[in-house]
Amino acid sequence: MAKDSPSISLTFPDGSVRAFPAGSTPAEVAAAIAPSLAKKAISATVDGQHWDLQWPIEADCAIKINTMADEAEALELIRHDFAHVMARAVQELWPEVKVTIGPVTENGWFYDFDRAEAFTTEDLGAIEKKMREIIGKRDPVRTEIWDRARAIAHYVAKDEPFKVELIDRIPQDAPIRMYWHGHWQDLCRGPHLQSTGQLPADAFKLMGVSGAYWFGDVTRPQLQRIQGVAFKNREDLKAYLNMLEEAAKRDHRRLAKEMELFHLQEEAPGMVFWHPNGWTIWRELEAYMRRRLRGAGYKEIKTPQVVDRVLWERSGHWDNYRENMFIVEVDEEGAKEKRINALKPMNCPCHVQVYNQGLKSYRDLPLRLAEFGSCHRYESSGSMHGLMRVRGFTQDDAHIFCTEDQIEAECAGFISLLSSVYRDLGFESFDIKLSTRPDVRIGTDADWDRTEGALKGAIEHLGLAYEINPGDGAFYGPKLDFKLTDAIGREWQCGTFQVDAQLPGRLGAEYVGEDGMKHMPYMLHRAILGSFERFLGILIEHYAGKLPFWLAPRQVVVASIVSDADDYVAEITRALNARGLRAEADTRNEKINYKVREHSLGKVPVILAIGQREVAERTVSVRRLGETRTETMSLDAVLDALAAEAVAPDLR
RNA sequence: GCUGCAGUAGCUCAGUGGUAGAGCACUCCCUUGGUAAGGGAGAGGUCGAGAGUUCAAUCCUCUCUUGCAGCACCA
Repeated sequence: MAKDSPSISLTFPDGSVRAFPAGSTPAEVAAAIAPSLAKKAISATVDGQHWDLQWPIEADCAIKINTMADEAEALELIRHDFAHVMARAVQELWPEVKVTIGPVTENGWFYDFDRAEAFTTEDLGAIEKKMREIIGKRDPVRTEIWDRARAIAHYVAKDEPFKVELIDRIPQDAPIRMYWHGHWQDLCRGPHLQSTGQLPADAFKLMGVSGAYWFGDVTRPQLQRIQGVAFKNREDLKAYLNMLEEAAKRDHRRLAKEMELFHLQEEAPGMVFWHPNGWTIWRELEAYMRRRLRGAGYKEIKTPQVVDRVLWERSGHWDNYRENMFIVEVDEEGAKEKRINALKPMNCPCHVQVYNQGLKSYRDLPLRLAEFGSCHRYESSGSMHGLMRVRGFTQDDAHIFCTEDQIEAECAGFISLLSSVYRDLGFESFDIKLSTRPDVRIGTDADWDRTEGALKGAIEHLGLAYEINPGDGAFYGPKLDFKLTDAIGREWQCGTFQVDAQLPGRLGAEYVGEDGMKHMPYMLHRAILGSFERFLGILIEHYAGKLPFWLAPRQVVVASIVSDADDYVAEITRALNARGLRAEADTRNEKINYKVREHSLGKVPVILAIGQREVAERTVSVRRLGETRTETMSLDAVLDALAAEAVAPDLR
């Protein structure tokens, strides 16, 4: 530390303030605090910015020294350093390979390479091995800021054309940072760890290779992307790999076959053929949602599937989404021009048509129009995935027409409905994201202040936490996204609440205000489940097929043990069905072991086994899914118990 | 849509330049068995679609199509 350096004051998390010479690095700061901290340190947080231990600090700031105990920072560094170590390993194995970029992803990182031959699975093994070697060398990481021209000359000389292009993309006022992991060097904005030895060599795994274009540009040659996952320690990696295995086991496409829920076939890609079992779940869920919406003051409507293009032109969809719409033409005899229709890709324009029938008064607002709206979108072939992304889907859609003053109350009402629905369906927690005004938008700043304020106010009134996605709103209004967490920790965005100050105007929606003048209502687009198809996929995976009793497609199977019990089995089955339960008899010529196995695999929640003893005593033997113990009950008691259990959560 | 891989019995999958096989499921028979697969027999396939090469194609080549993984996309 130079004596004559001007001094800066650093504020530590505990509130203490200490003076350091300007230009001190966090590494020096850590060393001044304690040698042990200097050793454990991985990075710093300087005024909220993730800061490399080697970057000098020039001004007063708040500083925090990070160690591996700081989860978020540690994971970012680990994954980023793994990206570099992997790139180094690849270039050590195949020096001719060109490097491009290697960012951190949700659970790890990827690095895109330019190489003529395809990487194979064996190559991945070799790369992993080389990476462990590199980590074992514990090479220090060092960084320098280079002059732009020097950096370009360097990469031209090294024949790394992508890096040259990358430097060109760095803004003129931004520093060009070079990093070295041992002898291997890369252009990188950092920060990084102190040494490769800080990487957990047993907590990463290369997950595969795929194609990727340079900056996603299809006109450029394709690169090979190697993806890896990395965690702080072996246990976390194992937990993640277990989660993947668990996810594969509960894959709804696989369960759909085992449980006979639905199928898809070539003639209708992305459109679902629902089987009796799957459709039963759908109908239960729909009936539940219908009750909830009705209770929340919605009116249910139904609007056409096939609508003339002129409406889509007016709504603006024709211009923006035409290539994603299914077009329907009819050969009309004698018509000069063929009428061109589209299968509706969304319900909102149709809902405005319903709103527009008859003059609306401010007294009619808020008007909540709901529809289980069947929509079609021509999704690109590669994006379809079981029920999760389909071309024909049904939304639990509704539009609330209201005044600006009503937005906050409607938003609050919506969120409480949504949270109650999620809880009923077995999802305990969800996250809220508020997307605010984008750069390109309609309306004044004052308009946005009020609508964003209304959404914030609603969330805060309910005492809920939320995150802000600045600038991510639609050009016509702010929105909320709701993400729920499933049984194995995956997040799914299902609910949405969107303020629209544009469509009502485009489609001429009006109401007569207290002042006797016509005004444009706001339109709130909102959904709780999103699409039934996708939500059912999520539900199936969340429960691993073991749906709660009220949703289970086959709730009870009555299985005979001996054929002398067949009559009694039929009687029990009739009695169950008479009580509104979904029960089937299984009097096949098979042993009870066989029947129990089959129906257990089919995820039937309750098996009633009936042998001679039960016939004689008019009892049933109850076996619950997932349990091996059985319970003998009288027929009447079972009927009452199961009927009570089958009541949907909102009716209890 | 892009890149890679795949499409063989209802399902899961093996296989071959000379028109095909297993296990489970299905049908029938034996068995009446007490809580996760009792035994036997039988039936079942235009080997995703089309074109080409060949004496001969399920197999080789091309095109299309669908699915899978990843990317891009998702009003």
